[in-house]
Amino acid sequence: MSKGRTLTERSEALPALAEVFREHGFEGTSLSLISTATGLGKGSLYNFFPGGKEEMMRAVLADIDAWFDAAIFAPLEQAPDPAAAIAAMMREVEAYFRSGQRVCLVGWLGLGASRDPFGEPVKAYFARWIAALAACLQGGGVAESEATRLAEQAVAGIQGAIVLSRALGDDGAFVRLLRDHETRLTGAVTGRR
Amino acid sequence: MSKGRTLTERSEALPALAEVFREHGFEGTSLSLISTATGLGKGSLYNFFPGGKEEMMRAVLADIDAWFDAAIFAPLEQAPDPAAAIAAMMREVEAYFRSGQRVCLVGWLGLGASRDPFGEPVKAYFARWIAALAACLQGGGVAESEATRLAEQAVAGIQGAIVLSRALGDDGAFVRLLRDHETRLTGAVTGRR
DNA sequence: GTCTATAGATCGATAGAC
DNA sequence: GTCTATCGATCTATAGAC
Repeated sequence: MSKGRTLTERSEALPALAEVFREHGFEGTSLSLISTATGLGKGSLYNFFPGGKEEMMRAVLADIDAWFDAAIFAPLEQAPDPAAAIAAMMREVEAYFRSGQRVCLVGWLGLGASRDPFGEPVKAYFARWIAALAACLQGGGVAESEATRLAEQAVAGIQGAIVLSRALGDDGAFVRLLRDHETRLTGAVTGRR
Repeated sequence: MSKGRTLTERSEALPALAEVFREHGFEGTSLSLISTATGLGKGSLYNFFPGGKEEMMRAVLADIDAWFDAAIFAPLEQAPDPAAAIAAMMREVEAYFRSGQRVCLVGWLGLGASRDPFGEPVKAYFARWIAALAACLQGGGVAESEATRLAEQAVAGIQGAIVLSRALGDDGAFVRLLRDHETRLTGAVTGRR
């Protein structure tokens, strides 16, 4: 608004910032790592993020949430064709997590004691994902309680697929597991039961 | 052997050690946290673990692996009654992970760049779990390829259940998801398909 | 607005008294 | 074998030159 250039650059640093956090976690990411990854000196970093590392992570979380909102959540909620929306979600998820070799930063954050400052956005992310997927399933004729249950299984399954495929170093496992969940979900909406 | 007391105390420190690592992760766990949790000074810690933090984590991983071997993997592999063995596994898992509020340290380690020194034990843990569960399913008459696939889904599902229930702060979700996997697995061995 | 320099705290690890 | 004291490195964050 007033200057117009500062905000642009701050948001331009977010992808690199997110990637460092994904590789090293919150505790494992140092400001020197961030400085190298973003190409910004500490002075610039604290100019963009006066709250330091915690504000950087908060900005990254908001950025991730905005991306998922546009690419995953909203399309699910407004899906005219539930089965197609589910297939589209799985395609987006597979690409986003790079077949499981890219970590889910939000899920990771929830694991440690460092989640305390971020507990609310972490919880909101997963609650929203489950609600959006359940809404899509209901749109496909699935009863509410079963829709929520299926959505919970799929969202948890995706997180587990990331953990497992990373641990095994096997991105094939991620793709296989995603396909299984897609089959189970689309099977429910086409009323195959 | 020679002294007989040192080794005992080292292994006695492992549970507290494991718990700190589970709460803070590898990077987030400092030696002062370890000292507080174990009640041992740094001198004693480096006497037990000359390799420092990395050796401590390695010892914890070996301890975890030994526990799972005895309580989960071996019973699965030698199960006379596959369905009962699966039910028993789920009971052990639910108790061990405290209904999902206790993190899986092995899965966590696989996420970050800090996994590099521990990549091999992490991979072995999951490969062994999947193999043991698949062997149990095959003992129940499930074909090899399907058994491996089901085992992969269940092990990934457990990891995902931990991530999700921690993020939501909802241990009910963990128990629900575990039940779903139990039903799917026991359904396969009783030949209900 | 971006850099370098540096403060102050804490890190992992070691040394030496006992 | 366990403690305290302390090393040098690195951490987050700040200050001040430009």
